[in-house]
Order: sequence, then structure tokens, then C-alpha cells
Amino acid sequence: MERVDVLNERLSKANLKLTKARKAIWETIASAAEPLSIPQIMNRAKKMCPSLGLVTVYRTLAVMEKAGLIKLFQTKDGSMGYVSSVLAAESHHVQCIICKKVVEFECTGMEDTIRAVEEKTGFCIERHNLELFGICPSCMKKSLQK
Amino acid sequence: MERVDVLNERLSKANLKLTKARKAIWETIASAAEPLSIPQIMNRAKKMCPSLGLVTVYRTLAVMEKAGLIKLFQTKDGSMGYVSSVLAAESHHVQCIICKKVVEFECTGMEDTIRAVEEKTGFCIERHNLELFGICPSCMKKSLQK
DNA sequence: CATCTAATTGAAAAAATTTTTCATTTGGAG
DNA sequence: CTCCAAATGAAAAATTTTTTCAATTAGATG
Repeated sequence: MERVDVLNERLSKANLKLTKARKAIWETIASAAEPLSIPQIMNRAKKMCPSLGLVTVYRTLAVMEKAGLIKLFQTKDGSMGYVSSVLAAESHHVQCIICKKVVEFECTGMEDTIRAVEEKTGFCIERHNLELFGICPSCMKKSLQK
Repeated sequence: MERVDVLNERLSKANLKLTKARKAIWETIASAAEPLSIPQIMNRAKKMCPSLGLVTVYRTLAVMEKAGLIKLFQTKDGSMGYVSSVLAAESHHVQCIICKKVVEFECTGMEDTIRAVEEKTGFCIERHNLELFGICPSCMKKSLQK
């Protein structure tokens, strides 16, 4: 299924129209590797839809967020941006609570935890984010030296 | 260790002063059960420090975020708020990607995953957040009916 | 405990962001 | 093709955040 079909499916369910502005904004967010800020979305989407106004960006983001198409996400530098929730990759990282460094890791062994939650809650789970917090090796070393 | 000592320790390391405003804001955030918005922080902290200005709230939040004392966090309704990162409770929830309902669950069986990450990254992990996304039982039922 | 200094503060102003209003345009059902 | 509700852009309004600056304060030093 094409990206634009995902958009169309969700919009039409809610009696919403598939417009040029919405297509441009959706393509912008869905094709980005990182969460995008509102000005970034505006700039990139305007290339596909030159008449696009900032007001429409705000309104479209609200619509898409409600429709579950996008999601507000914290980037590694602490600021917020939008990502596609349909195509969003899973996120697994560990962050140092002292120096704030972020390290990604490959996440294994979650199957049992997830299955247990599915049984307990009745949800059918599609994806997960796991954020770990701790102290990185170099901060650990420094704190021992004091 | 008292809450205010945690604050003092981190501030003094960075040559920052322990002021009435900072104490009030810290107590406000550290004693809250939920992430607090900036207006909420302002209102609550003002009770402990009546002269507090909104500008100081902004500046103090920036200082505390940099110092690793607090963290921007997404609340269940999607808005953002600040939580104490030192005392923050772990968060485990599953959210329906359709109706947005959030259900907390008791998280078990993470020990192996965490130990594996500690070995791979060298971090000493203190706590974790696990967010699961899927479809809740009632949305599942509805989608089958169509 | 009095003095000193850099850090911090609050108020006002400025800047930036977000929302509202409204007349016009557009998607898509019939 | 026609029609109408939904969507749009521009301008204005409202709200949020940042900057500036003079006054105050924490806490180090003597």
C-alpha cells in the first residue's frame, strides 16, 4: 500500500478530504527520518504545495494527530517534532542521566513481556518504544574518581 | 537525602545558587504525580514563593533541564509537561493507536533485556520507560464488524 | 557578621508561535 | 456538471516565550 493510501483511508473514514495540502504534509512527515518541527514541515511541504499557508500546517497537524497518523516525539536534543506513527520505526535507546548522551541498541528478548501484556490487557500490540536511563561508562568513571 | 539536597548538589556543582524561586519550582515538580505544564508550575510554585515571575519559571526550567533535574514528558492526553528525572517513577503503558486509550500495566520480565543492554553498552541502567502501541479490544471488535 | 560580586530576579517590552475569524476555493458525492 | 460541506489562505488576535535592564540576593571572603 502506498503512503498516500494510508492517508486516504484514515481521512475518508473520518469524512475528511484528501487535499493537496494534506498530501504534501503527509509525504513530508512520512518520508522524514527524524521528527520534524513545524517550521521544517512548512518549508518542505511548501515545495510540493507552493500555496500552502502556515495556518493549514497547524490545522493539518491537529487533524492528523487526532486521526492517529502522526505523533509528537521528542528528538535527541530534547526538542519536539512530529513523526509518522503508521510508519514509525521502533525506538530503543539508553540515555545517560548525567551527560545526556544517547546510545541506540538492538532490542531483544521483549517477546515475553509483550505477550504477557497482550494477555493481561487484551490489546494487540504492534510496536514499542523502550527508553532506558542510567549512567554511561565515562560518567561512571568520573564519579568514581572524585 | 532530602529533595532539596538533590537540587543543591546539582546546582552547586555548576556554580548555581540555591534560591527561593528554584526551591519552590523544584518542590513543585518533584512532588507532583503527573507531568506539569508551565502554567501549572507557575501557579503551584507561586504559593511557596509569591513574588515568583513567569520569566523566572522559564529560566529555571531551562537550568534544571540542563542540569538533568527535570525532563520534558508527554502526558497521556498528548500534551507536554515537566517531571523530575531524579525521582521520576517508571512508566509502563500501552496505548491504542485508534481511540488513544491508555492502559497502565505492571512490567515484568525486563531484567534480561536490561542486563543485555548493560553488557552491550556499558551503561549502568537505573530505570526505564516502556511504551507499547497497538489496538485495544474494543477497537479490534469494531474493525472486525466493518 | 559586614562587605563584595557575580548570579538571579521581576517587570516591561519585544519577538515568536499559535489560534481565530472570515471570505474564497476545492474535493468529491450525487 | 452541480452543489455543498469541508478546507484553504490571509489578516488579525491571542498566547507563549525570549530579551533587556535595573534592582535584589546568595553565598564566598575577610
